Amino acid sequence: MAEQISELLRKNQLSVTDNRKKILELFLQSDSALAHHDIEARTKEKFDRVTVYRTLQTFMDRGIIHTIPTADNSVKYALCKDSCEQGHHHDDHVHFICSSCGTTTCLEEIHIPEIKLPRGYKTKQTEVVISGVCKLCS
Amino acid sequence: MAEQISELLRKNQLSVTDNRKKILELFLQSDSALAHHDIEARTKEKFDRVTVYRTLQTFMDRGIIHTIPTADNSVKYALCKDSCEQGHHHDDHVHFICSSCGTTTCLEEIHIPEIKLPRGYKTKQTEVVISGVCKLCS
DNA sequence: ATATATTATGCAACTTTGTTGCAATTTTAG
DNA sequence: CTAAAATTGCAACAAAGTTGCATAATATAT
Ligand SMILES: [Mn+2]
Ligand SMILES: [Mn+2]
Ligand SMILES: [Zn+2]
Ligand SMILES: [Zn+2]
Repeated sequence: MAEQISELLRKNQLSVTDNRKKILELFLQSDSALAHHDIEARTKEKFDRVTVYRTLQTFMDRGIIHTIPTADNSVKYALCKDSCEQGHHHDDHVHFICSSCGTTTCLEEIHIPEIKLPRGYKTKQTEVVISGVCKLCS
Repeated sequence: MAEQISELLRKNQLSVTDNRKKILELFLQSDSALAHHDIEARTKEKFDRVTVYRTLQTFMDRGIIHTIPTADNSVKYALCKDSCEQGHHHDDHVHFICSSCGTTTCLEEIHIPEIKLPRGYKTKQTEVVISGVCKLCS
């Protein structure tokens, strides 16, 4: 996996640093989305808080991760698919938040439907976030 | 309008206070959703920051307002329709965020489609947030 | 209308979250 | 290996959100 991670960083024209490798590793190991807080907690002995902020921002810019909006002021992050590139994300999948275990997951296989808006509105991106009870909790 | 506002508070078993009246007035006057920050800015000479937090929480609890999730850690609030009640919101409409003027609006007339999830997942609520260019900006 | 009980508010003190500039360190490229 | 470029940690802030408690406002019952 170490090589896979360095590869991904180089592919995105980023210096390969301990911090970036560690954060990418966290994302690759996790099957659910991570909040800034989660990442900070799992790396705080090694890396500064500010570095985590900057790394997440950098990964966003390069299209390595995407955000998942939530209704409680706690943005989550998850890995993008290969098709995402600088500034242009193509994560057209639904996100699910389990109200029982709290995890947020990308449902890659569930595509976002097209929604027709009133005259004059132009759609750039559509986000669908479904809350309920997940597979494991039900 | 003053009477309409007091009425709404009483209907929800809330004391009629200056603070609550003022915040409800802001929502009724605005045709777009408001962030906590917006409300604080428009009331800060009169009311304490903490009171605004508590009032928004109370209005949420009673089903007077609902939140609109965004991908940038800035939850917005908007008035609910009459059908919403304590703990049970029925705002099954799409939300729109204009990337030009920044406003967030409820598209009451656009209903949220049903999305079929994989086996085992149970849907409680579906949120759809579309970003793009609004009617006025295009 | 007045007194009493209930609820809401403001304030202070605090915690958490996010930002910026800059010097020191690490990484990359030659 | 060296020099240039980029990343990091630190300090110092700023902004956002929380909690306990005394005071003030509102509602309820005489
Ligand atoms: Mn996703
Ligand atoms: Mn709405
Ligand atoms: Zn779950
Ligand atoms: Zn607009």
